[in-house]
Amino acid sequence: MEIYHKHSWKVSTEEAKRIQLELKSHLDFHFKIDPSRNQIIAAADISYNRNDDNLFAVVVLLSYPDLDVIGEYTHRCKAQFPYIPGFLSFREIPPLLEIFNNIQNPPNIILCDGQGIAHPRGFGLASHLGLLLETPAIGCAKSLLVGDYQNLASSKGSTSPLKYQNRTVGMAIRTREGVKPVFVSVGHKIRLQEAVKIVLRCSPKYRIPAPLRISHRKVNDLRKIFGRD
DNA sequence: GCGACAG
DNA sequence: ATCTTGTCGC
Repeated sequence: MEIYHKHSWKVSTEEAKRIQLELKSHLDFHFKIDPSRNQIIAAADISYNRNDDNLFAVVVLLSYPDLDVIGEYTHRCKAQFPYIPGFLSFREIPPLLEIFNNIQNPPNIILCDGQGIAHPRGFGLASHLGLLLETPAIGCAKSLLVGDYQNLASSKGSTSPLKYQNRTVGMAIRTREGVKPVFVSVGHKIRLQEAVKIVLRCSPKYRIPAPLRISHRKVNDLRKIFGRD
């Protein structure tokens, strides 16, 4: 997977903000995923201990829509950027890029644990990763960064538009009866309607979509094994 | 100045 | 993000 929009990761928040605003103009929300054949969906996650700058990264590959695990890749490194709301990608993308750049079987879709364009500057983790890899990317967050939404029915599959500054930037989705919704927003090269459909299809049983759920378990296993040294 | 704040 | 204890429900 080639990188075109490459930039430094060792930046100040002001520089990071400028990078986000510049890269945002290159996002494409009209790409259509080929529905004629099965896809490979990737889920990426990061784990780390408190007071420890070791980052553990995992990317899991699954067939879609069957959701069979067909690959697993890991990477470990030192965090080069702190966690700052609105700048999560500068902390988490470097180790994920290390993995994606070495995957021989690149995915058609990337599921990210965080926001896409439902972000203060419209450029969250899923947008950043999707653009750098020129791959359709979906942001699926467990909580909100920006925006508001109306109450949704308690039944599985219920949705409510996520609004931010008079714009629909995502969708609150009930992926399981009676649980809190997840917040889906497009990252890059995908439409919201398609992103919603994919997330629901990836959530046959639990609140968290299977790919993200699996990657989260894998990355925690990795951290527990190599966490201290 | 105050409150909000992905992971 | 991670840690902890208890509780509710299939």
